[in-house]
Amino acid sequence: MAERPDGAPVEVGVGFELPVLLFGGFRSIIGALHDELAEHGHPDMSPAYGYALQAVGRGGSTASEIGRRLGVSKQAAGKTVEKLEGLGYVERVDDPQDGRRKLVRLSPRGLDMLVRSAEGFDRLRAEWMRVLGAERVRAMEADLRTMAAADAFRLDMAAWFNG
Amino acid sequence: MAERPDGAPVEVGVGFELPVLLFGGFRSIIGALHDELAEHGHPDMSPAYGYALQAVGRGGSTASEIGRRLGVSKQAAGKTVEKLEGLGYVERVDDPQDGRRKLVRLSPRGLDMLVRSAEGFDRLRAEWMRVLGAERVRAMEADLRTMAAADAFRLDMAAWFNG
DNA sequence: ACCTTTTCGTCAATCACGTTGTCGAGTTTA
DNA sequence: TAAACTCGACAACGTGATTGACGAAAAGGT
Repeated sequence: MAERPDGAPVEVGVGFELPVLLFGGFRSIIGALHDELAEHGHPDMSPAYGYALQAVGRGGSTASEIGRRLGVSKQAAGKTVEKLEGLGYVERVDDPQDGRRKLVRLSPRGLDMLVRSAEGFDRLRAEWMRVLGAERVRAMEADLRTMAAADAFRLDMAAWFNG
Repeated sequence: MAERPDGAPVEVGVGFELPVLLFGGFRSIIGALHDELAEHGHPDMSPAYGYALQAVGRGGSTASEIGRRLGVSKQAAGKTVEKLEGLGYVERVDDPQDGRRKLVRLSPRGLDMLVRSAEGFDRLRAEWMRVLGAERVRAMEADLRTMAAADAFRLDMAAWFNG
C-alpha cells in the first residue's frame, strides 16, 4: 500500500465511500424516524419541515431568527412558518414586549412531533448500540466530533447543498 | 443508566446527536472537497451539480437514466444536463444505435472534475486516518456499512430531503 | 409484415420555494 | 427628539421542480 511521508497509509480510490457512508447513515436514521412519525400522526412531515421545526425550538422564536438559523431570508422563513402553521405544527402570537415581533411557538401537535423525534432518535441510537456495541457507537460519535468542522452543524442543509 | 431488556444501555436525550454528527462529517468532507475544486478550476461546482455529474458517470448516460438515478423527472434531468453542458462539464451526441436517444458524456473538463474529486476524497480520508488512526476510520466505515440501509446510497438526495 | 406498446426527448403550463426591493410600524440609540 | 435599526408583510421575479401532451423511434406480439 502507498504511504505518506509520515507513514500514514493511503488507500487509493476508496475515499469516495466515506462521505457516501456518512450520508447513508444519516439518511437511514432520518428515514426510519420519519417512517415512524408517519405512522404516529405525522404523515406530512418531511426532513425539510423537521429541520424547520428544530429551528423553531421548544422555546419558540421569530421568523427572522428562524431564517438566520436556516440560512435563508426572513421572507422565506415567513413562508415556511405559514406552511407549518397550516399543518398545525406552530402558532403565532403577538409579542407583548415588542410590537414588531410575532412569536412563533410550537403547538401541542408540534411539541408532540419534537418529543416523538427525540424518543425515536434515542431508540435508533440504542439499536445501533445493540448491533455494533455501545463502545463502537461512542467511538464513532467521538471521532466525528473530532473531524467535523464546527460550522458543519448548521441547519441550513437545503441552502448549503445547492451552493 | 437505563437499560433495555437485553442489557443494552439506553442513554436518553442524546440520540439526536448521532444524525447531526453523521451529516456534519459528510458536510465537512464535501465542503472541503468543493473548496479544493474551486481553487483548481471548478469554482461553479456545487454539491448538487457534483451529484448530477456522478449520475452521468464515466461511461456516459442519457437524460432519462440520469433522471431515474437522481430521483427526478426526465424533464428536470434534461434541464440539469443543459446547465452542465453550458458550464462545459458534459457534451451531448446523437446515439447512432438508437435514434431517440442523445448520449450525455463527460467532457474533458467533466472528467477532470471527477478525477480531482476522487483524488480529493482519497486525500481527505488519509487525513482522517492520520488524525484518528487508520483502524478507527475503517471501523467507522464497516459500522456504517452494517447499519445503513442498502437503499440509503442513492443519489436522489435533494429530492429525498424535501419529501 | 403489421399494429400496439414502450421509450426518448422536447414543449407548455404550472407549482413550490427561494430571491431582492420596498414599505409602515415599532424599538433602540446617539 | 431625531436618526438608525429591526420586524414582518407585500410585490415582482428567478430557478428548478412538477404533470401532461406530443412526434419520432424502437421493441414486442400476433
